[in-house]
Amino acid sequence: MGTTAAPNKQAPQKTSAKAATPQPKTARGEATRRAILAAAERVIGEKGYNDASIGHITSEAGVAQGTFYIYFKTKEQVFSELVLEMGRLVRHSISESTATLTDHLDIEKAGLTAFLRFVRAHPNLYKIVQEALFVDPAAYREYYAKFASGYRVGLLAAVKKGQISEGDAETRAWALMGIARALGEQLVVFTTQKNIPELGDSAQELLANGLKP
Amino acid sequence: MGTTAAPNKQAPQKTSAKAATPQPKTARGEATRRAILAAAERVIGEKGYNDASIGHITSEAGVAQGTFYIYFKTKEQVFSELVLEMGRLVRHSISESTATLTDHLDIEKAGLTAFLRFVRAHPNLYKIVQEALFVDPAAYREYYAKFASGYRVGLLAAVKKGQISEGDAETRAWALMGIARALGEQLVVFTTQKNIPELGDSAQELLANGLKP
DNA sequence: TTGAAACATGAACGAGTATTCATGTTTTGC
DNA sequence: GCAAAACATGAATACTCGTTCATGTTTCAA
Repeated sequence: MGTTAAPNKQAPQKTSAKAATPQPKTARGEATRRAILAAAERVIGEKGYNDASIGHITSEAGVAQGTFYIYFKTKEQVFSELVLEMGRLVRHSISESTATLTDHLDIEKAGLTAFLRFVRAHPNLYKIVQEALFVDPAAYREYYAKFASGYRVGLLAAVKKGQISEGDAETRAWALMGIARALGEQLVVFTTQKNIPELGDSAQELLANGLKP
Repeated sequence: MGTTAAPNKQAPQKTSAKAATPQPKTARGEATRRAILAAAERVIGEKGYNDASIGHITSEAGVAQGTFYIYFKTKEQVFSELVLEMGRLVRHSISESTATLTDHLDIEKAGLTAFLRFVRAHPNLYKIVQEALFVDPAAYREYYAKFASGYRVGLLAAVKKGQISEGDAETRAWALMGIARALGEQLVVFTTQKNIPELGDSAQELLANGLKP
């Protein structure tokens, strides 16, 4: 949605995340850091933040425990970074699959199905965001605020173009976000066997015409 | 919504919750148990499950640590009970405020606003349900499954009465649930100062007519 | 009144774990 | 080739916290 594709080359990090440990200075360091981050994603995604110990993470990454603290100040920090990265990934995935579309209802449907595909492919990342509400509320809020803002921008533009009716963009944005989230949860938490295109169709139908007979 | 008002007199507990500690046998015992449960609600709601220690809970309840284990087998158990109770409370609150209504769109709006009022009044209970995904997934699923089932029943009935158009009831149910959840979260996690009736109006408008011009 | 059951206490146990640190190894710039 | 910087190690530290238990106190039925 209206979200700009985030630059991946890590410039001095402008969003949240306190004083970060200095970036690795060699290729080896960068590889190790990435390995730890990837391991953290798997382990935290599976066991949850609290049951995922540094020991678990480092052994999954194939490094010693102390190595962790060369790259991350605390356990919380690696988690926060995970949440930020995941946010970037979903938004990127969505904006990619809507980039060429012009009709807002098509955009909405494509965005939703892209989101659902992403969620099905990364069920652990989905759980991670949920847990951020407790571990790093700021990151959690940032995640959804960015999402909501993307929706709002798209809605306002579509109203201006006459593609959709007028209405409270803020509430609509949150409602749309809520629909996507709930359907995604249906897929990965309730492990429904629903197929994504059909879900997209049903949702678009509801979104376009509402419930009225 | 379609959910039956749950009996509050604790019959032998039919839902989840493993082998529970026997119910208290005297008035004193019952009062203590209730005090611990209430303290757990406050403490876990504030600090989250993992940072809420038994010590915190019992001292908030004004009893010794050991007393906790007279009434609850484990820390997890008190949490599970909290989630179940909260589910009962919301559903009851919603079904009460929709009981006299007959038009489905009115019911939907009244249910949503009742939910939002409840959430605003119990922001800590809201957080508790979220955390159940990690602490007691079964309770989490039960919570939302019951909600979804209520929605689905209501939708099917309304279609039969010709009050709303036809459409996939399951997906619609999850979408409606998602909307409610997102708007509730907007209130308590993002602490918007929005007023609830206006949110209800906007949402109903969207739900009734959709986005089409 | 009295004995038994229910309830209450808080100190102690044991297991787990985030973080640090002194010591090695590898890579880099020159 | 070599010093210095960067990276890696894993044992040790310094906790926290869930749970148990031996010992009291209160309540209740008869």
